[in-house]
Amino acid sequence: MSDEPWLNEAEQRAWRSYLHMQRLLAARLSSRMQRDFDLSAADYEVLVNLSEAARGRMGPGELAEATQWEKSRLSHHLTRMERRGLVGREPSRTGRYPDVLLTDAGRAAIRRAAPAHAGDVRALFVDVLGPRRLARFAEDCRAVTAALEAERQPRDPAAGPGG
Amino acid sequence: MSDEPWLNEAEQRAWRSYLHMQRLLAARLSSRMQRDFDLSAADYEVLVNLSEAARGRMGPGELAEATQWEKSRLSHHLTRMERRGLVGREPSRTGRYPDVLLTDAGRAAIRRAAPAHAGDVRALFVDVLGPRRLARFAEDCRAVTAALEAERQPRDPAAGPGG
DNA sequence: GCTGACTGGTTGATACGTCAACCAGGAGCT
DNA sequence: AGCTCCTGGTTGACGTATCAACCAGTCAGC
Repeated sequence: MSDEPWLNEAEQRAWRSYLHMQRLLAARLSSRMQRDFDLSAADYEVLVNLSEAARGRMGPGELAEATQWEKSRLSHHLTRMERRGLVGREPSRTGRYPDVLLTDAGRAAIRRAAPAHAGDVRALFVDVLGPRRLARFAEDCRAVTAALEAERQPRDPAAGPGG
Repeated sequence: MSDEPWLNEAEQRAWRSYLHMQRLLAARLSSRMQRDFDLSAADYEVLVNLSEAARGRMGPGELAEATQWEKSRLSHHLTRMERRGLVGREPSRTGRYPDVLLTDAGRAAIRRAAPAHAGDVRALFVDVLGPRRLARFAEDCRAVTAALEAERQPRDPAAGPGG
């Protein structure tokens, strides 16, 4: 059935259903956050990670790891957020590069935004599916993720973790 | 259970599984298309829609409807694609605004890219889930989409389409 | 036929993401 | 010590997305 690359009609429909949902959901969540709290999805992610870190600070490397962003993206974004007063940078004892840290304004922003965002995720996604379907859905997502990651790392599966 | 907006641990995990998959999948598909065919996901979408249209041309309005893009996004993007020779614009008999049409280069580009893209979607998504899970998954997506759309249009459901 | 609102499209400003080039500080070698 | 390479971060350029302002036809009401 998969000799040809093409998708049959059912497959096509499924794929488009996913795409459609994904777009609407992302658009809704981010536009709300922007409108109500003046934060982009990217801002939110940085703030969440910092607020979960010990003392609200972490090295750029950890942050890059946590967000899975490219280094240049992170650097640019932190510059912008710093300009807006949401984060700061200051020399760290332990590492060679200055730490990124949450400012008071940044902390206030995430505290304001987080409950609303969680509520949106709940209302638009979690509660729509309900626990059973949600679990199944997440399982499917992990399967796809695994395929993605397997393809990227066609290394020896007997070897240890890559890092 | 949803008195508080917060997500419990299972819900949180599910949501993050989805987010993770979504990001990886989008990144993989678009970076491939960019690398191998010099097309962005946005380019691809425009080209697909045009190539499916009668005579490879449609009015800006139809295209906006088909892609679900903001008018300004569409306008900007068409300007750039026109500059690259992928699409053209020319006055239409039926409509007030010039039609957008596929150029030969645009048609060639989509013909080159489409099989690879379909193959990727199959390999990374369709075949990973298989028909049963795929169908269920799509069903879940439609449920979420419905919730999204219901929330956006809390109008009288007996009334006609809003346009 | 004029006026004013509406619709649909364009434009400019700005934020964002990616790529490639660059730069600084270590680590390893000699 | 001096070289080189490597890693991790920054920068600039450019394509992209969004918002707000603007503009051109069209149509309703007079």
